[in-house]
Amino acid sequence: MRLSDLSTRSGVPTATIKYYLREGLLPAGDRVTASRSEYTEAHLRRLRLVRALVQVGGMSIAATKEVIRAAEDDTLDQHQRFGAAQEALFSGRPDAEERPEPGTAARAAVDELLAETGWGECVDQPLYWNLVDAVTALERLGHPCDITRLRPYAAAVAPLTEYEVDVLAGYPDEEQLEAMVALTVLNEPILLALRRIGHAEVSATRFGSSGTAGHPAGAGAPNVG
Amino acid sequence: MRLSDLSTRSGVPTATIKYYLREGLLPAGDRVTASRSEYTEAHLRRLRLVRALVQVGGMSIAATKEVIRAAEDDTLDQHQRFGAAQEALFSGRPDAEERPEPGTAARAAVDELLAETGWGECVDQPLYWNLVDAVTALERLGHPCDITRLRPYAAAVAPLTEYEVDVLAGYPDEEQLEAMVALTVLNEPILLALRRIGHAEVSATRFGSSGTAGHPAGAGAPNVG
DNA sequence: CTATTAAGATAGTGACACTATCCCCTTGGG
DNA sequence: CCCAAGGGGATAGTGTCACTATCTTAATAG
Repeated sequence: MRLSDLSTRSGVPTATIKYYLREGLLPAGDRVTASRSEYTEAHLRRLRLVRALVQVGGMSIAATKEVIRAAEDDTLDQHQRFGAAQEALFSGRPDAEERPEPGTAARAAVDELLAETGWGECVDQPLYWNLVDAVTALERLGHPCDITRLRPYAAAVAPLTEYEVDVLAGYPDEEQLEAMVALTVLNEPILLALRRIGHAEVSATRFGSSGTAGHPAGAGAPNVG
Repeated sequence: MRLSDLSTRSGVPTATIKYYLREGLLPAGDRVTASRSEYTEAHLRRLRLVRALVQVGGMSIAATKEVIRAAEDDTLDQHQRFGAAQEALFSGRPDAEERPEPGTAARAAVDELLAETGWGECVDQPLYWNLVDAVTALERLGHPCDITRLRPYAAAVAPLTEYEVDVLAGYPDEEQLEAMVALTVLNEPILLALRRIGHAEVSATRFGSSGTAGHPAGAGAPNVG
């Protein structure tokens, strides 16, 4: 398969594929002659993964590259690659400068929640700080987030993560890493979209639904009926 | 309060505040003299909201502006503003060109899920297409998403949305709009962070947790102890 | 031996979120 | 009055990001 074939079959412009090759998101093809390279189905598969992560998952090129590199690192064994890829999935997130002290209301609430859920191991990881940042932002806006406000989120997510790990365990070993990356990233928009759809629908049915209705109904689902 | 005070109390550089003023994210202050304007606590509050939406929530300036404009539109009543703001919250999402036909596996699965959950009203809205896009991407990568794969996500989210609408209903009327915006956007990172923490913790406890452990354990929670 | 296309390298593009600069006006003192 | 300091507003510039267009060289096609 030539580069142009990769482009045709994936729908990605050749210039973009060249860019991905340059950035190391896609391994080089077999250079048959000085002016022709041969690509395989594996390249196509990788290209589709990269595209999905970037376009649907909203990941940055840099973060995607980290994930790819971790997944391909031959000096690591399977679990190490797995962990490295998982770590790399968050590297695209912003890193705030302020790290609230352990005494803060935000940190107290988060720590309490994690302890209660049995997820205390993540303290000091980027994800933990994501959580603290979001809770801190809410508090600054006058929406205090104590544990009772937070608990429903953990309660919603806990069974889901069990399920997702089950799904992942159902893949053959050699597919697990790629599946983990794809499922971690691409299920995010599904979760978020369902949540917002839920908001619209729940508030519509809650506060009258016909015509000029209750609170967030009318325009919450416009152009529908 | 002068612009520089706004800057000091919010931590946002004056140049950035000026930018937000220009973009209409922040209403102009009372021009006391030709070279001095007076800002209020309301400006500070708005500024903090904008900052949180942009920095923590990852919203674009354009989308944020849409939300602000909707929330301030005096030609609309409260419910209309509510709906308009809710709509504007999604305007930042990408719009794909391909719209899969109703027969597609992705659309079939999504439609079935929404029908089952009782959320059939959202078809053809941006959110619906977000959902379809994500499911389509997963299928293209060889991860078919039939309704049994999707159902746990709806199941996780449905009670959460009920709870969140309850929380919102607890606010006084005049605060509901701003609260809805803040909670919709800023709870997203909380949900996502908890999900990923859950992945790490669940897989760690599932596949051995000490030292060089099972699948995603060891490096999934590194530098911990 | 030319013409067409391919691959690779280099530089440019447009969007985005700021940010630095310039200018004027006020404020305050002699 | 003048001059200097500093805030406020308008304008243009900066850095980043994800591409994208162009140019160069090379090899098949007739």
